[in-house]
Amino acid sequence: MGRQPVFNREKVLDKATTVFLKNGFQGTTIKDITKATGLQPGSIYSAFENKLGLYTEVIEHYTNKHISHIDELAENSNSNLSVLKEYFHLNGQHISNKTADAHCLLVRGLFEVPESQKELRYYVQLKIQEIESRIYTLLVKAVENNEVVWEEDPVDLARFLMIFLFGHRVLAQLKPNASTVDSTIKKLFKVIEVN
Amino acid sequence: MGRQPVFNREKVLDKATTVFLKNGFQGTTIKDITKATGLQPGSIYSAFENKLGLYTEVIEHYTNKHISHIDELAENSNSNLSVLKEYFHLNGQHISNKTADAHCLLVRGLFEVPESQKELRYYVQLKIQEIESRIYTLLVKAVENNEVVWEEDPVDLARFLMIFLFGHRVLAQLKPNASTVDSTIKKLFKVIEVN
DNA sequence: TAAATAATTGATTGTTTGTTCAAATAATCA
DNA sequence: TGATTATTTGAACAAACAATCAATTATTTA
Repeated sequence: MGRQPVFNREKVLDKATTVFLKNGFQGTTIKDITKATGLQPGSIYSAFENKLGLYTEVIEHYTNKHISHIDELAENSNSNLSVLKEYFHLNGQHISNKTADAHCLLVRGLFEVPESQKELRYYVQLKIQEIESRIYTLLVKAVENNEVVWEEDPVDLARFLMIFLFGHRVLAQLKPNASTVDSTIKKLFKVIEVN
Repeated sequence: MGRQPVFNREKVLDKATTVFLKNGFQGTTIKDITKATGLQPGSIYSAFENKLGLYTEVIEHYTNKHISHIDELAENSNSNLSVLKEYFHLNGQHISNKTADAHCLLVRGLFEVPESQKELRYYVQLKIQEIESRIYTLLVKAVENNEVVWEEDPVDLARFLMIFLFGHRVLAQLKPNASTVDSTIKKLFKVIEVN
C-alpha cells in the first residue's frame, strides 16, 4: 500500500557511485548527490537512512558488479591463465583511460573509512578478500593445468597479484599512459608464466 | 625585530604529520591540529597561512625525511641491491607494524588532494618521482654490477618496483602480518636477483 | 470514490567547519 | 627604559554541512 519510490534505485546508485568515485566519501556532500540524482535530501534520507548508508549501498553495488564481471570472464574462457591476464589487462586499460575516473571505491574506501566505522571497514575488507579468492581459485587451476609455474603456496601468489592490483590503483592517480601500464602487466605474467 | 615564534616549527610539523597521517587531509580539523600542537588557531594561520598551507609544509617535511632516509641507506652500503632490499624490507616492517600509523602521506595525498589543487597535486607527484628516481639510480648500478638481471630498460623495472611499493601501502590498510609482507618482498627480489 | 498509506518536497535546524581580527603579550632594538 | 615590531590569544564569524520534519503529493487498496 501507499506509494512506491518514484526513482530507480539502480540508476540512483550508479549516479551516486560516479560522485563518490570522483570525490571520495568525505569529499562528497549531500548537495552533490542531490544534483547528480535529482533527488531531494528528504528522499535520500528516507531511502538510504543517511550519507553513510548510501555510501555503503554504493560500495555493495559497485563491488557486486565488479565481482560478477570476474565471474563472467571465468565462465567464458577455458584457460585460467588467460582469464587472469584479461582481468589484469582490462584493469590496466581502465586506469590508463584518461576520460574515466580511475579511482577504485574499495581501495579508496580503505584509506578514508575511519577506524570508527568498523562495520563498513570490515565490509570493504571482505569484498577485497572476495576478489582475492577469485584470483586464488583461478591460480590453483592454472597451476594444475601447467599454465603457471609456482612452486610454493598459491595463496602467496594470489597475494602477490593483489599487491600488484593495488599498486596499479595508486599508479592510476599518476595518469600513466596505456603502454607503460600494459608493459608492467606483461612483465608480471612473464614471471609466473610457463613459456 | 619583534617577537620570534615561540614554538619549534619542526616539532609542530611532526605533530601535525601524525594527525594528517591518521585522519587524512579532509578528515583533519583545525581543532585536531590545535589539540595536537597546543597552538591556537591564530598562531597556525599566522605561521602557515591556512589548512592547505600547513598540509603542504607537512608533506614537504615528511617527504624530505623519507628521501634523506633512502640516501642515507645508499651512503652506508656498497651493494646497490642490498640498499633496495633494505629499503623495501624496512617499508614492509613499517606497514606491518600494528602500533604505527602505516598510512603514507604521499599515496594518501594522491587520493584526496582534489584535482582543483593543481600545485599540491603536482608537488605530491614530483616527490613520488623523486623516490622513483632514487630506485632507478640504484637499479642501474645494480645491473652494472651484475647484482640484478634485467634485459630491458631499467626505467621499467623501477616502475615495476614502485607499483609494488604502492601496493604495499594499500595492503597496509588490511593489517597484514609481518611474515606475509616479508615473503612477498622476498619473492619480488627473487624475480630480479642474480642467484 | 474515499480512506489509508507511503514517498516527496525543500525550507529549516543545529553543528561543525575553516578562518578572522582586535586586543593582549612578549621579544627586539635604539 | 621606552618605542617598535612581531607573535599569540581565543572569542566570534560566515559558510558549509548532514540531517530533519511538517506539509504536500501521489499511489494503492477497500
